[in-house]
Amino acid sequence: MKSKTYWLMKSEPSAFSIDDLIRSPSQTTYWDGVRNYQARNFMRSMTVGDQILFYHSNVDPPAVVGIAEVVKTAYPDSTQFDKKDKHYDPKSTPSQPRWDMIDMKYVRKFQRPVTLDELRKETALKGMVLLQKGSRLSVQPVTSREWRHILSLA
DNA sequence: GCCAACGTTGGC
DNA sequence: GCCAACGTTGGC
Repeated sequence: MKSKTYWLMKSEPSAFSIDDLIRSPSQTTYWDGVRNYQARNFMRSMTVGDQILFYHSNVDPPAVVGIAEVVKTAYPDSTQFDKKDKHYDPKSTPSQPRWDMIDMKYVRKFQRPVTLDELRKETALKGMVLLQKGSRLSVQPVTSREWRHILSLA
């Protein structure tokens, strides 16, 4: 049995917010559109039950807003085959898919968002991937220590 | 809207 | 294998 693993996933709320997740059927959604190999590889290493910090990017203020959990491990992202989709990838074929998605289910929304600004002030979080200069990875690992610290802030 | 940082592509 | 050009991300 493996121990719990923690992640952080970014979403622009104008595209998909935590409230959209709450309103989704069974409060569950598939997470498509990841087109970065490192992010994809992290998704592939997710297992059912892994916990995810839901982060709102490209808004004022950027913030961690709640928690979701993995309910289905990586499987091919169908949008890569769809010519009309924004995330269509002509180099991808159903027999050789390049991109995966996972399913996640809503767990809870924080009573208040924990802003990027607040996170930066925490010495204990200095090592967080999110806080590294130029970091724009949309799927990233979070240590259990970082996880606990962020929950205590929330 | 700007632009720095980053990842990917493709010519060579 | 190098690297310039390009497209994207995401804070500000």
